[in-house]
Amino acid sequence: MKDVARIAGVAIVTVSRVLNEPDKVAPATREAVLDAMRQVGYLPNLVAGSLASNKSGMVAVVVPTITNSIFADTVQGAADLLEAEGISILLGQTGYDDERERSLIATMLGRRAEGIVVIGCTQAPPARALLAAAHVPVVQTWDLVDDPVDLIVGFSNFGAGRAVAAHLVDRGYRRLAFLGGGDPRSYARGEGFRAALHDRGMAAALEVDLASPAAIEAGRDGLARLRGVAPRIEAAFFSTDVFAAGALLGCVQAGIAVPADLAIAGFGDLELAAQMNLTTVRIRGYDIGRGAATMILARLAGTPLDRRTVDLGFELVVRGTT
Amino acid sequence: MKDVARIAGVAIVTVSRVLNEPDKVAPATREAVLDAMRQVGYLPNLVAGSLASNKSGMVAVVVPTITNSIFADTVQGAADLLEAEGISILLGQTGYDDERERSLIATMLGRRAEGIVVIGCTQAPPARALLAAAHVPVVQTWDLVDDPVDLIVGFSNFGAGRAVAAHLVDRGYRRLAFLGGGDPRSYARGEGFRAALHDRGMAAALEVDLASPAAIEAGRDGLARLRGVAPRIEAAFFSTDVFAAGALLGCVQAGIAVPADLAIAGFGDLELAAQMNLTTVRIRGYDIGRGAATMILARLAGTPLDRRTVDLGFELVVRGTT
DNA sequence: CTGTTAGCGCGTTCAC
DNA sequence: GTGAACGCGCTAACAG
Repeated sequence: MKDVARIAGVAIVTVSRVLNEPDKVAPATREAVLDAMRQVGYLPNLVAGSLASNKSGMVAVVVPTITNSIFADTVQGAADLLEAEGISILLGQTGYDDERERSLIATMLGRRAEGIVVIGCTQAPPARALLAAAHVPVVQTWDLVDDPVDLIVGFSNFGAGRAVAAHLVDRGYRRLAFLGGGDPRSYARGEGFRAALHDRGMAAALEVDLASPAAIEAGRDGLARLRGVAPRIEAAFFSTDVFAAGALLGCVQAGIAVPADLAIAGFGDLELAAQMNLTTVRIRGYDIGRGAATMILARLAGTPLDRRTVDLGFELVVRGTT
Repeated sequence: MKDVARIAGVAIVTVSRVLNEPDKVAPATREAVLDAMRQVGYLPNLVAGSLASNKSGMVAVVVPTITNSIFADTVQGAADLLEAEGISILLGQTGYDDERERSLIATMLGRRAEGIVVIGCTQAPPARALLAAAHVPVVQTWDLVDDPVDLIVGFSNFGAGRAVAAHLVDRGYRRLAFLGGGDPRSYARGEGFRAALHDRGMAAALEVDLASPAAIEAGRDGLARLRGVAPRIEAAFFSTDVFAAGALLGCVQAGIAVPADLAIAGFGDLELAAQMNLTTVRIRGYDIGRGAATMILARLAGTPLDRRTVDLGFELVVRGTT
C-alpha cells in the first residue's frame, strides 16, 4: 500500500480511501491510484484492515460434518447470502465431538468472526458458555428450544417424530419401532415418536440405536437386528433417509414386502427418498442457512429483528413405503 | 491481553508466550497468567496475531458447490488434516462462475490464506493469474494437466472416459453415447470417451449436453432426448452417477431393460451407484482433499516435496448395468 | 526465564 | 479533496 501511494504520488490514506470510499476521492487521483495498484499487483491486506476496523468480514459456520448432504444445504444457503455481501465463510466440522466443537467455536471467535451459525441447540456447557459470552450474533439451527443462546432458525424435531407416529397409526400400523440415535436431533425425533404413542395409550415402540454418521449399511443392519428381536414389527421409523434407504434395500433382498409386511418411514427427504418412493419428512436445509444468514446480516446492519426464533416447520411426505 | 498482563503482574509479551510457547515460561508464572485469563474471560485476538506474525492460520478451499457430495468429501479430507493443525478453513463456492471464482480467490488471498485448494486445473485466465502470483502454495485438484500453477492432486478425467469406452466396447456395445457437460472435467471425460472410439476406428458417439448442477431429473430427461433422436443406441455413459441414476430410473419406468436394451455407466461411485448396481468409475474425493492438505502442510513446514503432481488414479467399477 | 523496543498494514481521527 | 498522526492487539527481535 505504501508502494502504491508512492507510485501514485499520494498519501497512504488516499489509497485506503480509493478502496473503501471511492466517491470521496477526485476521479483523477482515483485513476492514478488504481493504475499504481495494477502496476504493483496490489492485493489489499484484509487482515490489517480487519484489525484496524475491528470487522473481520467473516462469519463462522460450524456443522457436524459437511459430508452429510443435509448440512451441506444449510452451509450453501448461508454462504450464498453472505458471500454476496463480501463476507467469507469460516467452516468448522465437529465430527459430533463436543470438545472439538468447543475448540472450533473458540478459534472462530478468536478470529473475530462477526457471526456464528451452529447446528443444533444443545451444545455442551463449555461450548454454550463461549457462545453466550460471544459479542456477536449466534444462530442455533435445526431444532427449536425455549432457551436459545441468541437466535434460532429451525423446526421441531420432536414434532416431526410425533407426526410420523400419527401417520403410521392412522394407517393402521400398531407394532412400531424407532431406529436412530447418535445426535440430539435424532433423539428428539424419537422422543416425539414415543410421546405420540404414549398419548394414544399404545404400547411403547421398540428402539434400536444406530450410530452416526449415517450410512446405508447401518440402516440395513439395524433392520436385521430389529427383525431378530421382533419379527412381527409392522412399521419402522428411521431417524434419517439414509438409514431408511438401507433398510428398504435390505427388504428387497430379503423378500420382505414394503409396506405390506413392513412399512418404512425416513427423515430428511433427500433425493434418494423420492427416488425410492420413501415416505419421509421434508425439511428445508437450504432455507435454514438462508434464514441464519439473514438474521446475522440484519444484526450487523443494526436492523432490529422482529423475532429471535424462526420456525421453518417440516412437511410429512407420504409416499409408497407406508 | 494488557489486562491479563496487569492482573498476572507480568509483561504483555509473557502472556503472548504462555499462548504460543508455554514451555519457555516458568510453570509458576504460567499458572498466574492462565488464572488471570480465566478471570477476564480472555479470548486471544487471532486477527492481531495474524498481522503481527504474518501467518493467518487459514487455508482457503474453493469448490464449485459444496452441495455436490463429491466435493464435500474433498473439503472434509482437507479439513480433517488442517483443523488438526489448528488451521481454519475458508470456504468459497463459485457456483461454476468464473468471475465469482476470481473474486473469491482474490478475497482469500487478501485475507492472507496460507494455502489455497481449488477444484479443477482450468481456471479462467484472470483467476489463474491471481493464483500464479500468490505467494502461497496452490493446489489444483480433480484433474491432471501438464502446466499446473503449482501443485496438483488429481486423476485423469480423460483417462477415465477412455476406460469406460474401452469397457463398453469390450462388452460388445457398438452404438454409444456420452451425456454430460457443464464443467471442464466432465468435458474431459467426454474427450477421453471420444478418443477411445476414434482410436478403434469406431463411429463417433452421440452426445447430449446436460446442464450442471447435476440433478436426477436431468439424467432422465437426457435419456429421453437421446432415445428420441437415436432409439437404437446400445450404451450410454453419463458424466456423473447422478445423471446415470436418473436415467436408470427412467428406464425402469419406461420398461427399458438394462443392460439388455441399453447399458448405462456413470461416474463418481456415489453411494447410490452401489445401491442401484450401477457400473461407474470410482475416484477418491476424500483422499484428494487429504493429499492437498498434506502438500500445503509440507510447504508450510518447509519440507521439500518429492513431486508436484500426485495422480490418485481412478478405478472402473463394473456392476450390473453394463 | 523475563522485559523492552519496534513494528505488522491498515482505518480513524483530526487538521489543512 | 487531501494528508499527518496515532492506534488496533499482538509478535519478533533483541537485551538483561
